[in-house]
Amino acid sequence: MLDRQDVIPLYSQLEGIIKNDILSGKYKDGDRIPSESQFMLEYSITRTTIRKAIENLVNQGLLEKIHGKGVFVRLREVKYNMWNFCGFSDYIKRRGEKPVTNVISSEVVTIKDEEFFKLIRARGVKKGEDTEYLTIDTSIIPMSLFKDIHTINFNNNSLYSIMKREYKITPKTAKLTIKAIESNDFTRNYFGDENVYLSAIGEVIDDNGVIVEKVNVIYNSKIEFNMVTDIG
Amino acid sequence: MLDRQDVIPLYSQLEGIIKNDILSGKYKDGDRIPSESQFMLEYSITRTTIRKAIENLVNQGLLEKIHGKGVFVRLREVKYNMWNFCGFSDYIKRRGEKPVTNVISSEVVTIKDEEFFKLIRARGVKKGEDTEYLTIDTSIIPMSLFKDIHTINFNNNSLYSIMKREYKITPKTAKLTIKAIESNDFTRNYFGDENVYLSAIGEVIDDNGVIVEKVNVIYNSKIEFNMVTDIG
DNA sequence: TAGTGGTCTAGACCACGGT
DNA sequence: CCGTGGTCTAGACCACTAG
Repeated sequence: MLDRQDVIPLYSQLEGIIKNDILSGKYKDGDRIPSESQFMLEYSITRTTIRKAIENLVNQGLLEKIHGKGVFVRLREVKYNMWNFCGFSDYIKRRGEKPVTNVISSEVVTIKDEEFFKLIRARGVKKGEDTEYLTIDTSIIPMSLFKDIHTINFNNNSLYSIMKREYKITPKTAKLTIKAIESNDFTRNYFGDENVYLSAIGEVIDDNGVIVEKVNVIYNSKIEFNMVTDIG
Repeated sequence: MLDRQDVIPLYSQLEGIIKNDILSGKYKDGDRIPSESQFMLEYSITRTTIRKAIENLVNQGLLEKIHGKGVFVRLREVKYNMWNFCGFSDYIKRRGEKPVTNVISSEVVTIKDEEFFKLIRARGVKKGEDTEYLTIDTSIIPMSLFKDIHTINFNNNSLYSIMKREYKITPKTAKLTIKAIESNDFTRNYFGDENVYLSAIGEVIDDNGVIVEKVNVIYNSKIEFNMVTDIG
């Protein structure tokens, strides 16, 4: 249900509900989701709000609109999808798989007289006895905003949950540059023998535009980056 | 000026105007563009329409919104920017540089009993005597939609202009998957010695959802792919 | 013809930034 | 305080799809 008192905008709430219904299997690949008018009746909100939620999910590559027919779930790919920039564990769980997070290193570093917490994690899914690693995440976090964050064990705790729950800081937007990189010791160790990978480098900002994390994610080639762009 | 009789939506028209003003230098990097209310007065359209145009340009990485302050041009990068998926030549010209298109091959191929026009082009900019190549584009185009397209010389003609002008088909949306690839003979020949590149593989559809082109673009590492994504 | 999404209008109230 | 963008409402008319 939607909560009009919540600080989270209605379209974001609806977006979460639809996303959840897709990932939980309520709407399967190829299914038509309810029409805009059905959503209007169900949630008592206007088309504009519904359309904004759907628009965002289309941009994330989860939905596809067909004029005159409806909005359809598009999860054609067997591969993991990179749109899920955060909420890694939830995403994996909803695929019916077991998420694994492995802290590779966790230390306090000083850059230009400022202290940062540097966290490197390998993340993946359990495949029987083995683990298939999907990303290697390097996070650089200002200690000035997150006092004592280095004392937390991130094998069992989500970074963004901690930020929200313990520090009342909500990561909101990621600005990323996508690059192609060659394999190195890390990737060989965690991803196996492929030679090239995608990597996203950038920063994550909160509601106030403050940089809460500098991030570098290396993606296993099993993860796809799909995008839709207008021409013209 | 906006044309309400035109089949092109008002927000698309406005989008084009703003984009043009950025690329032509009327709005420079860091400048604030007119506020929504100023656009309302200037063009006699509602905020919704203006916001849709601006929203699209933000998604393309050309603009940045700051709550309470305004909308700003963001062309910080010295590197070429990949948002410019089409309109390559115009983009280069507006940077004050000379675009170069070099047809590598141009042939009719048959795939599963259907004829396609296969066009491979290297595109770049003139740097003194030399050419710096930025992309290698492979286009596969159904001959059923574009009769006799193989007789056109694409050293001097833009593919999308031809589609629009000669065939009355307007490419509208590109669905792409970004991959990392290793260098090969093509890239070594045109881009030099780097080992890894970004590549976009996918299809381009028109207003009616018909696939008008299958495309594979390899990007020189001088081109950046910047993106902004919401978290949550 | 009925139902869908696509575009657009004309308002409203709010949160944020700078004066 | 005013101007900015952020969210939302309640309509309108249109174009497309399918029975």
